[in-house]
Amino acid sequence: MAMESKFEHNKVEAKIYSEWEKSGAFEPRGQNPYTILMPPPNANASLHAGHGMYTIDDILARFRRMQGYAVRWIPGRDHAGFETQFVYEKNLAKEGKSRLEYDRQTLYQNIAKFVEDNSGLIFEQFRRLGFSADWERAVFTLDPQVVDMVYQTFRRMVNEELVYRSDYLVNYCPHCGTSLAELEINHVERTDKLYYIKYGPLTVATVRPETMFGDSALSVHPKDKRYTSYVGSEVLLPLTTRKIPVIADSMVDMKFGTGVVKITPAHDPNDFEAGKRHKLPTIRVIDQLGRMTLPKDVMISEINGMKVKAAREKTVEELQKIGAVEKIDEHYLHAVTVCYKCGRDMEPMTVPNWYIRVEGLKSPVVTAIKKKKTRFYPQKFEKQILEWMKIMHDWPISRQVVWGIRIPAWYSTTENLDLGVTFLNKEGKPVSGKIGELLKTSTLTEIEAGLQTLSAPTMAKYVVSESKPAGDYLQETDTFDTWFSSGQWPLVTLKEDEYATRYPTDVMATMADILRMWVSRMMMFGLYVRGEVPFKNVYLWSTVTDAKGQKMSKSKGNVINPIDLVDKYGADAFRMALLFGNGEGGKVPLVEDKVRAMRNFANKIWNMARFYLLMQEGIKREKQGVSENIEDKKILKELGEVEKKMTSLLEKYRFAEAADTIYHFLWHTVADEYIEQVKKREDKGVALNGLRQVLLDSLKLLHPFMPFVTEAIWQEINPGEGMLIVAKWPEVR
RNA sequence: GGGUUCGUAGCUCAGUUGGUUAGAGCGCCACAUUGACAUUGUGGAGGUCAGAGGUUCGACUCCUCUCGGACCCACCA
Repeated sequence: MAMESKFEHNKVEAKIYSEWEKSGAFEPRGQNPYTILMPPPNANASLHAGHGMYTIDDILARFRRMQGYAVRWIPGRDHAGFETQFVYEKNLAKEGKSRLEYDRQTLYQNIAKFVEDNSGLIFEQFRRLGFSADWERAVFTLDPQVVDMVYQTFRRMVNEELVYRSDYLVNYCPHCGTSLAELEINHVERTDKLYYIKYGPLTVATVRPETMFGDSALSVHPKDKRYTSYVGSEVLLPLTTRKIPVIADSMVDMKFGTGVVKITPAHDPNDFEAGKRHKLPTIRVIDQLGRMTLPKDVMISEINGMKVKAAREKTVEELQKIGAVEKIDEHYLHAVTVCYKCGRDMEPMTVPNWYIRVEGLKSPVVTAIKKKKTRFYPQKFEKQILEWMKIMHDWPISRQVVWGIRIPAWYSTTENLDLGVTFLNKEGKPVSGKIGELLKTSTLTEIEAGLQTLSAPTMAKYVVSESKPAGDYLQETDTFDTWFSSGQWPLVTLKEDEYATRYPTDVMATMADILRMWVSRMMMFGLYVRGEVPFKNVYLWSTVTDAKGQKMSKSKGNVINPIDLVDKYGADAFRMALLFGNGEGGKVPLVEDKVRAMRNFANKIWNMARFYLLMQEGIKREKQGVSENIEDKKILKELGEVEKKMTSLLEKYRFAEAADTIYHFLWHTVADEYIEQVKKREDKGVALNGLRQVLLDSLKLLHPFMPFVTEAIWQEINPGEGMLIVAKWPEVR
């Protein structure tokens, strides 16, 4: 069958891919293991341009496979707790429903179904890109063995006293009744009133006077001479009978306002940190419904129970009565955080959370990196992760979301009467209160069946158990932070007998912006659980952007769907375009022109093969040994150099330069020079031999980058022979 | 404010131990082309490698400063 004059990717890609899968070409063969774990994409996600960079994994897998390694590239899916629940709730909202209508179990099952319905698509899309992973080995982060591992690790950490509970300041939306992650917060600029309030001799500027009842201190800058004499003294908190200390902290900006700051640890992120530093009490004055709950020392009792805004007005009014308002700046422009859903102000407040102590977990990571147990490419990332390990603080691992692995801690309802509980009663109506009170009107079984959320005081007693302990217990409703489970990815993806030979894995290639969130955690867990780093090499890439270097986002309308480009230009062109000319660690602009150029390249080599085959039809190839022709000698020498260079570049993770090398060799040396010279040769039989060797070897070198077109050409030249089974990476001496 | 990083052709970017005329893709100009390929070929225009200073026999490459971006973190009560 004669080759067509164009490489028609649409006609061959699907066929080639199914041949690969059927022939077991991705199965590990050979002795020496080589292992790559795929960073698990969100289970319900569909392919975006960034996933295209998994091409890096595929290049390594194919390269090492051709070199004779027993390659395993294990894929997976992440349940992506918060983000998935966020997407799910958006869908619910379209139907006019809210998560608050469901008990916890039902909600979980609904989300599970939602994820299942939307799952699977991304692996199909990965196949379109030619990825040669072990699909049947795919792991989902909610699979039983993952949950087991997470429980085991957690239990061990509890036993070793690495786990503690503490209040953590979260962004809470009283209207929506939930705490929100950074993802869900909008920052808006707004003009508000800035009140100057006299606390005895000192004046404080604030936009939130109503939170003053939760003040634990006033703070000034240590170098601020105006106030030095006040540091260490106490002032009376207006409208109360309480005295608070004046402290010095360098976080204070001397130039802002009066240079005196009120410290309200329960309702401000900065103050929360300052409160920790100075061991100040955390006094909550706003509850989760956004109403004031004042301590007894407050003299204006009407404010108790008021909503925040009303409380602010009332507070100012009362302050004015006693002459404590020095002035009001009506036009203070500042940034406020608002709920992405309802647009209302976020209320920072403290909620009990689970933490792990990281101090002891960090140092093995630092040591391992310094000893080069794990190497980073590009190297600058080593500096970044070491810097991060320095400043990393204790990690809050609990999230107030349903979709995730539920923390296996149980509270006795007879010993912890002050457990806060919200559940749907038999009529489906939400009921909130302390468990001690609720049990007077409802049974524990009813409460457990309708349970929505539970909030245990930080001092509550608990037991860790995978199943319900005997007696009256309720399980924690918080789930683990997604990174707590995905951080153990290298500990759950291999089979038990593989750990001896495949751990540490060879390479982890992922996006640079999760170096801290994910890579550092995997190293921590790997060293903690197995005493060894989880991977020997880390390769990091930056965000895939549009042609102008802008991040892709729906709001900008610059999102490129990779599959559209694959349809139009072929998977090979798409893959090659992501690598070609893009330096390591830099941004990866996805430019359609470049994809087209790479499609042209695929077509170019297709036609080089076509030229060879057409020439072969008329002439017999000489089955002779070494050619004496000077052009043959020259090209073979150059081929040898290219083979050496490609091998070395791929071993050093220099993909862009490798892509460039093979591109130029094929197009500008083989096609432009060697083939043109072959046309003029008298000894065509000999020339054909040289051309064949150059072509076949070049196909091998290009194959990791452009698997489909190289396979298609290979089969044209060697009918009935699968390239993946036959082709070996050229030996380099 | 802290940290990281970048500023090279019209655009997007390569240029890893400092060493002859600084490269690619796309775009542009001229010409060619009916026996691999117009998804082509040949040739060409286009850069004081952000600026200043320093180290060196020699700097796009190393150091310092200035100007101008990017990102991450912390963010003005």
